Amino acid sequence: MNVPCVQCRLRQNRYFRPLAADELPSIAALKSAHLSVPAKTDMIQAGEVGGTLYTLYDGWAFRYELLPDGGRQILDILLPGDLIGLSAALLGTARHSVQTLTPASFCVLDAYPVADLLARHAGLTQSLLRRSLEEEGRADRHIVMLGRRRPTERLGYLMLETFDRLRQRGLASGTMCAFPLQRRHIADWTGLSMIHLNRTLTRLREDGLAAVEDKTLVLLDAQRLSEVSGYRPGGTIGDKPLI
Amino acid sequence: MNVPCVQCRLRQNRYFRPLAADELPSIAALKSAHLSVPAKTDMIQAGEVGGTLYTLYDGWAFRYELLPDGGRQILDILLPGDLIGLSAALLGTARHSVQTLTPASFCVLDAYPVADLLARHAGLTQSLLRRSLEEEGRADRHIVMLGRRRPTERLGYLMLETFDRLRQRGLASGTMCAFPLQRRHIADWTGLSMIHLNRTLTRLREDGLAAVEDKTLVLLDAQRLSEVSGYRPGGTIGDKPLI
DNA sequence: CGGCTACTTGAATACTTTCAATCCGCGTGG
DNA sequence: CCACGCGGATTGAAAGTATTCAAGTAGCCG
Repeated sequence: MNVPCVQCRLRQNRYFRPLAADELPSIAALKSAHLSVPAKTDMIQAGEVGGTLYTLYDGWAFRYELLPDGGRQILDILLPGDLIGLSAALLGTARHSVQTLTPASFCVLDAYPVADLLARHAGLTQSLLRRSLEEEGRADRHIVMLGRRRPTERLGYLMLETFDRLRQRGLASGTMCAFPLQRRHIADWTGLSMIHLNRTLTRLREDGLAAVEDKTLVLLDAQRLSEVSGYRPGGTIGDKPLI
Repeated sequence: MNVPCVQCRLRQNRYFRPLAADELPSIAALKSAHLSVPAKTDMIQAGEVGGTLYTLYDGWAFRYELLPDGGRQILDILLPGDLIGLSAALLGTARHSVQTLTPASFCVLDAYPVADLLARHAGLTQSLLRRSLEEEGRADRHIVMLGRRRPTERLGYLMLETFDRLRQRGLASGTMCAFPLQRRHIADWTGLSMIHLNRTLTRLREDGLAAVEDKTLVLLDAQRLSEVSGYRPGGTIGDKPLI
């Protein structure tokens, strides 16, 4: 199931940056394949040299790092439209691994001509820079959550942020959304042990704030949850580059 | 004490990216002043709109975020050569605050023409993108430290990373370096209470790994410390853009 | 029906924080 | 010169939070 860039489903979403006239052909030329993989597939291994560039077209994935003792820290949740492996392509080495969470499909891009693409399209490069700064902002808030906030707050934050990111992409509305993360993943994002995460989840549910069941997130009281967790929606619309 | 860009002390360091012939005049045109401030000065307040762009020329500073309950999380330590406020300039709003740690001086850059500068110099923009990706990598490792590692490891990591960043800039060598962070700051980077941080510092010193005294960091056994904390030196040489 | 994976729960242990004091170096003003 | 106040550093004890270890339950799929 190959999807040509011209009829890309994602690009219709106004969340993504509209392309300049001369950019689409350049980008389309980069796409070398469309790849479908099952859940729990490792797309990128930490330490890999060179590496391919992917756009997540459909499904969920996550970036993570493994520890010597077998532990894992999830760095970010990846949703449709996210670019994967840019730092590997530009800096030379992958610093983290990426694994699918659901069956997923990717646009496979030739990493080699990317530097050339950036040199020719200054607007696109700036746009990528903005996106990178925005992601740095997300990472900063993750740091705040892990360094200075209690488990309920961390958890509420993860839920609200993920919901919001889905909504921006037109993948959620109302009060529910898909949430294919298992307990283990949530624990590894929030930096908690699974057992303690469980208690915290139970608390959120009993307090009528939010619940995860059956791979679905239900925001029972988004207002109160955002007060508890200090989540403020951020993110620009219309400037997210989609390659 | 104004420093013209042509005779910038920092630029001589091979850690920074050499400029293309036509870039220096464009950059020099951006610099509108040289500013000296005392320690503990807030340069940027979270939430500020627009905002100026600075290059830290001399001294130390840090990026941080305040919590409703009065807590603080330090996101990053800023060293000479670091660019401050790029995300504010490009995205419109400052997401975090910046405060000096020592008396410091800054190059003040006009933020408004920056977008123009980037449009004209594609190489510079790419370089900034690389730098941003590299910083994202640093943020990722900070996340791992806070989410999944013990206090001694976090602390050792902060010490080694900071030492390394100084060394790359030619500001440290051998086994000692300046370290103007107080206990409060170290606690706010590592996500610990000050009291527990103290015990941890004591432990590191008693174990003969490292010690902070008199605003100086002494690496007593860098080898063993890096084993304990899992620090691996990273960072590219020669591609760090200095604006 | 196993065997597997995900999820839950209990109890003991380990780790961190909070609260309350104390100590120390330094600059000020008597 | 010295008492005083101040901010930073340090310590002890008690309270609270989170993890580990050890079972045990539920659902799914061969």
